[in-house]
This record gives sequence, structure tokens and C-alpha cells, in this order.
Amino acid sequence: MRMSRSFGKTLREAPADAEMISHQLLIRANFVRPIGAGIYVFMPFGFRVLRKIWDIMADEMDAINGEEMWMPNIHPAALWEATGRWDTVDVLMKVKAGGGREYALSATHEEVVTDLALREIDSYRDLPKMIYHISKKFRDEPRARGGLLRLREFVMKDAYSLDTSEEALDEYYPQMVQAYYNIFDRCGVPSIAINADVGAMGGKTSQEFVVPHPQGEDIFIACGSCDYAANVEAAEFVREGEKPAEPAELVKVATPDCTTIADVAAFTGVATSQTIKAVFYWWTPSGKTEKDGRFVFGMVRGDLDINEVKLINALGGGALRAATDAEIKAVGAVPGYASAIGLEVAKGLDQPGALVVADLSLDAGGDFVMGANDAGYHFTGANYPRDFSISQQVDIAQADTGHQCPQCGGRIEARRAIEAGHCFKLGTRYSKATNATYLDVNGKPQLIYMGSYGIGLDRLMAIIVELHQDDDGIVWPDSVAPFQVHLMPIGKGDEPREAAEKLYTEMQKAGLEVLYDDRAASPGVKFNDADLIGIPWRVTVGARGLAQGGVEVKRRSQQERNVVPLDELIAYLKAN
RNA sequence: CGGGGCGUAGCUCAGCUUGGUAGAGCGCUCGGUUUGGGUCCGAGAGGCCGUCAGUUCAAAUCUGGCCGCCCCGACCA
Repeated sequence: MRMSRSFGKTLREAPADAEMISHQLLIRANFVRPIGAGIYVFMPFGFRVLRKIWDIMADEMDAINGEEMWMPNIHPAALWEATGRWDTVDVLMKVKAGGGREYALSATHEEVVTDLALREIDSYRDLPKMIYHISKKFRDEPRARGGLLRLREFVMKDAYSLDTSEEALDEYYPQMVQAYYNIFDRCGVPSIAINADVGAMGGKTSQEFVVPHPQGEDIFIACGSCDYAANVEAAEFVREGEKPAEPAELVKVATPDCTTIADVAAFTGVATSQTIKAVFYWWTPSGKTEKDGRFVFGMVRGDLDINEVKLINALGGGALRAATDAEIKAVGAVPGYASAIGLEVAKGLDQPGALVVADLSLDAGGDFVMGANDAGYHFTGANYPRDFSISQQVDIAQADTGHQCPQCGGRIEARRAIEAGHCFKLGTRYSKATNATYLDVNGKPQLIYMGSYGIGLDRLMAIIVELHQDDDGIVWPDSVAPFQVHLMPIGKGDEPREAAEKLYTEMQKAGLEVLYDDRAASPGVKFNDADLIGIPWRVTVGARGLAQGGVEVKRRSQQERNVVPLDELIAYLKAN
């Protein structure tokens, strides 16, 4: 490509509101342009990178018996109603056409694939299958952010596997996971597969592929001694601590102005791990309105925090918000001095009374200090189940740095990361909703087992830049670089330009992808643009090199410069 | 949706406190100069100051609404 003919130009300064390095560089180097919050144009260079990533993904998907397709982006409402997600997926963008027909913009394609399965899969002989496509996704994100990290319209590779049974799915799944590792490796992005929450996708289990990054939106837990890794929303850990052999007596003590765990612990002279923290929520079960919601009393050992996603999962889905003081008082608790002691506690999720969901940490310790439901007072020596009851005891505490690994007993660490991909074992979540079945060897209908596997291409491009850049600009890995060679004549006189023109033609004939900076710009401008754009090879044609019968060749990632004879240049580039 | 910040030339920003002719750098055009790391000199083009309303003789500047953008949080397939 001749730079003089290429659309758009590089910028000396990035827009002030671009915070992430990838965001700044991709805009400055003319790869993308924003046209709204979370809505970007891929400029020619950016689109070339996108297609490189596309090819890598298609290659890896094809290698595990995938077939590429092309699915629509407007979906009849009926498809989403059939799976029950028309009303529950709140990022779903909807459009109304003439005559009142309603459509969903493609937030994902499970609905389309399930519908296809319904039409095309008849018998066990038609299985297994894996289909995928790379296309636009639309999500009404409450908050787009981080440049290309979180978009309202983006490009995703999503693959769908169809199998006869859970065992068959379990058998295929690792191939997909391996393909994902391959994709990220080939893009120069080291990724880690971690156990994750399934969220609105539903299904049994899921694994997230994350890339550790200080500005990532995810927090995941990794063990320092073994391979245990999980998203905090799914991470388990060992609650360390023992119940006392001889439980103390329950004693009510005055604790004036002690409304926080830190205050109470300091005042009563115990560690925070010997206190019990109460957190109050208003829970709206999915499919219901807030009015029909219910008060939830979360209980966790004082040194731990409640992870709300774990709590929601324990409740069976829905949404949580902080409860108001009025709601807290309505169940008989006193804000700041609340506990389950003395409350009418529900005996189960569907039983009347205060719904108290306690963490496993209740059993890792005792003689707790906890609220007396009387302003200015706490109990000491509180023990479960002697002194209070609960509705349900489950894992709702957030794993954090320093906790004990559930797998090997080592110490775990919390790290920030960007979610780069996600693999879901959907099981029969969608086939059951739509009755997507096949006939088995006995002629009996059986539900199809599905898996769904996604990677955002735009986001991956941003991650690549986050990981491959320096003070001067982007340093593209060879595999995804928009061009292989950046050719630039510099200096005065006709010689460099004539030599460069000749090389440009020869390189193209040889099958090299070349960006040819044929602009009449000063050397400084060209060098700086070359560094900013970040193409792997830079070939400088100037009087200095021509005097030695060659041109200067430099890798973007290295400092070393070599003069290579003109007639050896193409062979040299191809060999390296 | 809550908290914070910001909307002035294509980009980065000044001007607003204290109302009175709209500015700089970069980019762009033209002429010259320079030609191995964003040359230098000169001359130009380019803005209903986000929008609507209000206050005022007079609003980029003061007040209010709305819209948009960014950051933190909530949320997140």
C-alpha cells in the first residue's frame, strides 16, 4: 500500500480522554477511530489486523472440525422468547420494525444456533457438529470503556458445539480449550484458563481465558504453588480456623459507637476473624419485579467479604441491591448492631422469616462477637448453631490474597486481568427450552448437548497492543501485523525514491505485504510514523545505504540495523 | 443507575474567577528552506464557543434544563 493513497493519518497527540495505552496508540497510529461511546470504525490498517486475527481463529477452529458460517445480526423476537432471554438479558438491543415486528440485535448467537439445530439435526448420525462464525455483536453496555476493551458493537468469534451427550461434550471440550490456547499464543498473548461464573449464559461450567493486566476488569485467583486458578466469582478457598473446644458463654456487652467490624474488634480486643459481619440486601429473583423481592441477610466472618455473584448464585439468580435502613428494621435487625441472634429466621429459601445466608466461615471459628440487635450493644462468645440459626450455609465469601488454596493448601493471590475469551459447557440449557432433540439408536428423542465458545476480536487486538508496545509506538507480533514490511525512501535526490519504487514492485511480486511510505515528508516524520505504526520490518532506502550498495533493515522490536544488498533484500526478509 | 470531571478550530488546550472585537501549538493550504529521527521562515484557510431557555444594554464567560464524552462504582454472555 502506498501511504500517500492510504485513508486517514497518524496523529501526533492522542485524544485526551484515551486512558489505556492500546486506546491511545490505536487511535494515534490510525488503526481505529471512535464515532461514539463504545462504537469504533476500523480504519484500513486496523481492518488488516482484524483479518489477520480472523484467519488465525478460523485456522484453529477448522483444525478441530469446525465449519465457518455467516449468521444474521437481526433476530426475530420469537427466537429469544423461545429461550426465555428476550426479557432477562438486559443488554439486549431491540428494534421495532414496521407493523410492530420486533427484532433483537445479535448479542450472541445461541438462539440462532439452537433454531438451526432444531431444523437440521435429526439423528445421532448428524452429530457431533461444530460451527462457528465471526461477526458483529451488539450489547447495550451500561458503560463502554477502555477504548476497544468494552464496546457496544464489536466483532466476535463464536463457536457452537452440538453433541449427543454430556460425555461427548466433555470429550470435545478440551480440544476447544487447546484451540483457544493456540489462538492466544499465535497472537502473542499469554493466556490463562480459569474457572468462572456462567452468568446469563447459563449452563453447567465455564472457563474464562484471561490475560493478567493491571487495568483489567476481572479479578481472578491463582495459587502460587499449584495450577489452581479461578475467577473471584467462582474461586473457592479454605476457611482457616477452628471452633473452640470449650465455647464461651454468650454475654451482651456495651459497645458504644462501634458500627463497623474494625471498631467492634478493636473495642472488644479480638481479631476481626472473631467477629461476624452482617450485610443486607434486597433480592429480586429473576423474572420478578423489585416489589416482589425479598430481604436477604448475608453473614460472613468479619475478616472476609461477601462476593455478591456467589450470593446470587446461592439464591438461584436474580439481582441484589443494598437494603435500606427501613427494610433492615422491618425484619427486626438494628443497622450497625445487627445479627441473626434473636431474629425470626427462615428455615429455607422458600420459608417465611428473615432469609439468612451464611458463609462456610461460620464453622471456622467461634466465640464470635456479633451484633445484639440493640443499638450500642454486641454479644461476645456467640457460637453457631448454639446461639442463632440460619436459613442456608454456602460459599459466599470472596477469595483474596493470602487465603489457602482449596487444591494444594498453598497461598492464593488475587490478580487483575482482562477477559479475552470464554468457553461454556451449556449442556441442555437451550435445547431443553426449545426441545431441540435428535433420535438416538433406539429411535428415542434425546436433548442435544451444546457448548458455546467466544472471543472478542477487537478486545484481543487491544490486548495485543497493551502487551506489544514501547515508548515509540506499537510493536506488532509478526502473526497479526497489518503489513510485513515498512518501506521508506528518505533523503534528497531521486535515487532513494527510484530505488524504493523498484523495491516496492519487486516485494509485491514476491508476495510480501508492504506499506510503502512514498510521502514527500521529512525523514523524522517517516521514522516516527514507522515506529508508531509498528510494522515488524523497516526498510530504509537512503543515500547512506545506497552508497554501500544496499538498504538499511531494522526489526521494530530490536535496535540492531543491518545494511542488506539490494539484490539480497527479498530473500533476507523472507528468510527471517 | 450513583459519584466525579469535561464539552471553545481536525487534534491538544488557553480564555470563563471579574460579561464588552475568539486565541496558541500541532495539523491543513501556498511560497521559500531543509532532507538519516516529528526542519526552519513567511503568508493564509478554518470556530453559531455542544444545545435550548433564562438573566443582562450586552453571554464562550452568569443561571437552569437537555444532549454528548471520559473516569470511578454498580452492572457485564
